[in-house]
Amino acid sequence: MTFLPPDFYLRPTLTVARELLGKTLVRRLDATTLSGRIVEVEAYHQHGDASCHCRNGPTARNEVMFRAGGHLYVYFTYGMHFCMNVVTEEEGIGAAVLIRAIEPLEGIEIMRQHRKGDKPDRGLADGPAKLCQALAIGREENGIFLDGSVAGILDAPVVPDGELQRSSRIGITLGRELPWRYFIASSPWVSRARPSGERK
DNA sequence: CAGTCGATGTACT
DNA sequence: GTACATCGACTGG
Repeated sequence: MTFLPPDFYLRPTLTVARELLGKTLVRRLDATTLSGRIVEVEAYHQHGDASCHCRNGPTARNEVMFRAGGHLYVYFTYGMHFCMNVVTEEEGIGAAVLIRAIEPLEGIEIMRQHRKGDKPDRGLADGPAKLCQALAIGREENGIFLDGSVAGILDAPVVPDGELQRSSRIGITLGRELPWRYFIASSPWVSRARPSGERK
């Protein structure tokens, strides 16, 4: 198995976000492997992005985002949820791509157990906190490098432009004018078609 | 279907 | 104190 090399992540954040669509996110847990196809992402950047955790410079929480591309930034929010991001660009730049939804591929029954309940497959990982729950990603995984030992991403052909859609990012107030959410238009596995309140 | 709202911990003002 | 890159349960149409 060949995981994406560091060079993949050491590029402009929007490029990495765009190219992460269609790739396979892999999570190794003991003897089992969980995986899914990335169908929805959002970019965040220290500069020019009022909603980025790094907008005011380094802090204890966002330190991982300033590391070199290829690390995993996991943060805790709303008192109960984790979200995972792929760090991008060179060390010293605070930028990352939030993984918002995957299409479950391997280990679906394990994901269902992690999600506690008898959820339909579509509800297993169609949201940033749901996907972390399904893949058992939490505090422990913050700061790991995506070399495949704990988690990693496998290459896959780039999704053609015609299958892509962009929108403003979900659940933020500042920076909602930036069209930094990318998703696969026809995929039934995305969290939603468009941000709520946004019209067709 | 869409919209509203409470849960619940923590980083930061 | 307040806001929060969310979710699930609930309401009304």
